[in-house]
Amino acid sequence: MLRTARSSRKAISILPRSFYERAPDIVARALLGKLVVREMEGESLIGRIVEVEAYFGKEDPAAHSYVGRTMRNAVLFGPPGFAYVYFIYGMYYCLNVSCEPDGEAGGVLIRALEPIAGLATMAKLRKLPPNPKPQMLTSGPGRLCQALDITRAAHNDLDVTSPTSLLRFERDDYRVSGIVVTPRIGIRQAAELPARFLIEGNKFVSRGG
DNA sequence: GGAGCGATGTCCT
DNA sequence: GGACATCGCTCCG
Repeated sequence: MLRTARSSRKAISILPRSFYERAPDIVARALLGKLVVREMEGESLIGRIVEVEAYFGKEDPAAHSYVGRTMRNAVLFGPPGFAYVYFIYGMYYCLNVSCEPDGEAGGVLIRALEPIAGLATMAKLRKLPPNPKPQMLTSGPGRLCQALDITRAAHNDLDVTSPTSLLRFERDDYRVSGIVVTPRIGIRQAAELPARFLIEGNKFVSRGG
């Protein structure tokens, strides 16, 4: 086997729970450029976060937590740094992470990733032909859950700060150059609030890059 | 490339 | 019973 010149490995570390123990819009901004790591059997599927939305607690009519604590949204009221996965429109899952201290509701919706590793597996999971345009893999909240095989049954309430978790959020030395703020997408309540954050000029945002 | 729309399950009222 | 933090397909330009 050829010995290749291997550059120094990028420093990767898990985001600590304190990272999430803040207001959702602060966490949302900070999550841009971070990595979502999904451990499959023998393979890591990795994507970089390029688009997110903040959902606030009981004051936000568009948030699932607006109605108060229920069975469905309990994770949002729990401690920070846990995955909140819900099923929408009869077909798709959406991935969020809980924010704010235990007892306070809040979360960030992951809307789009730039695929980094495991693209062939992602294409299979998305039921796309081989070598699709990479934008088709993870640009959109429903798409990225399909590409990473994220479901409510398997991943809701998982601790994304645990080194042994099947779903983790990590950081490397990537730097975000610029951030664009817009209203949130696909909601009717509080639709004017600027709470969607995306990396400026990135080709993998779900729309309006 | 953009608007319109149907497919589909789960939760809350 | 209705709303829903979507997607991918039509049609039309």
